[in-house]
Amino acid sequence: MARSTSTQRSLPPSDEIGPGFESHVPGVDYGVLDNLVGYAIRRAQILVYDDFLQALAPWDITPPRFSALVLIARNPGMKQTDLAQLLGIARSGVVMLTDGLEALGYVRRVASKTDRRAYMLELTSAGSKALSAIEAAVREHDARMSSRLSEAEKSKLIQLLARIGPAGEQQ
Amino acid sequence: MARSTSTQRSLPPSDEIGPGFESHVPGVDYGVLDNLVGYAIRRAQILVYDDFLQALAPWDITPPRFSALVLIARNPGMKQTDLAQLLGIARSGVVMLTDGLEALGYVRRVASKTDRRAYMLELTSAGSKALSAIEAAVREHDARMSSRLSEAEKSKLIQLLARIGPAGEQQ
DNA sequence: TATTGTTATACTCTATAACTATA
DNA sequence: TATAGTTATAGAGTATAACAATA
Repeated sequence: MARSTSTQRSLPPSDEIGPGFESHVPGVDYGVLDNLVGYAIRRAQILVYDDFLQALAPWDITPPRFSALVLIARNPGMKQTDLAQLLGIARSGVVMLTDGLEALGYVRRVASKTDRRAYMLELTSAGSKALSAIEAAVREHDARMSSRLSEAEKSKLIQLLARIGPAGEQQ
Repeated sequence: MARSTSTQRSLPPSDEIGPGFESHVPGVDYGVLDNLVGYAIRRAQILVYDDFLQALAPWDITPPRFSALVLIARNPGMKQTDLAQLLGIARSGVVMLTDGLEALGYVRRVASKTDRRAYMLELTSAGSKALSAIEAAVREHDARMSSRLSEAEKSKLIQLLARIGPAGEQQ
């Protein structure tokens, strides 16, 4: 392709890194990548993650933090170990995640009455209030990312993605 | 929900972390997460990434390494800067990526004849040979991850994912 | 004995910034 | 003056292992 001099694309506005990620640069041969579900997911994920971070920056919320907030809100009283399992991360990771959400004033550790080793997680009233705004921002972000899809296509996409996974699992 | 004692699910076989990530634990309320395209993508990505790593471990190949290999194979003569742009990472990242692939004997840096600052990337014959096996393994992995989808659904999914992205881009 | 939360540690990934040699 | 590759450094994110308190 010899893009060296000819196809030289407009370079990044900031130093080093450009608009993040162009999912499909014209004139480039992506070979098998274009036929892989995994690569399509990866591509989309990079774009979504980047936009999420920007959109939720005012609340200092990352995807894992958002997932944790929603899960705690909808399932109050979970132990940290429970959350670790739901998020698929180690318990030590939940400690730091919880520390962060506690520092933001969104989450509270409540001593369990049945197990003195454990803490039950719940939202503070500030966290509950913040989550409303945060959820709205996330919905807006999500709508923007799928704005080229109809509602039907969006549902279809979610449904198809839910069936992705190694051979004998879920469903 | 009070899963503390009652709903206590079978715990990880290894210490700390379980089978990775259960995308949807029954009895748990995922709230808005179930309606977000972004979360569906994130879920799928975690499962795919994990399986990819296991499947490609024999070749010591990660998703970024695989993408790089394919792009170099199909577009020989790219500069490292070109690859950085395609992958959406910093130039310094490509240096290490290339170092790794060079150490594996798969990629070669060839001095450009037109620009003495630049190197053109290309596969070695060993890299070319290895890529055949690697591609086969990746295809197998990808087929396993989407084994619950028909060919038509798989195509549809790839097509829908390609349309994900912030408002005014691609397509 | 096993589990909960915690800490300490390390490892990976990647960005930033500065440097050099070219252009 | 700008760009290619490189290096050094630092910051996330997350895993592992060990520990005290409790079960």
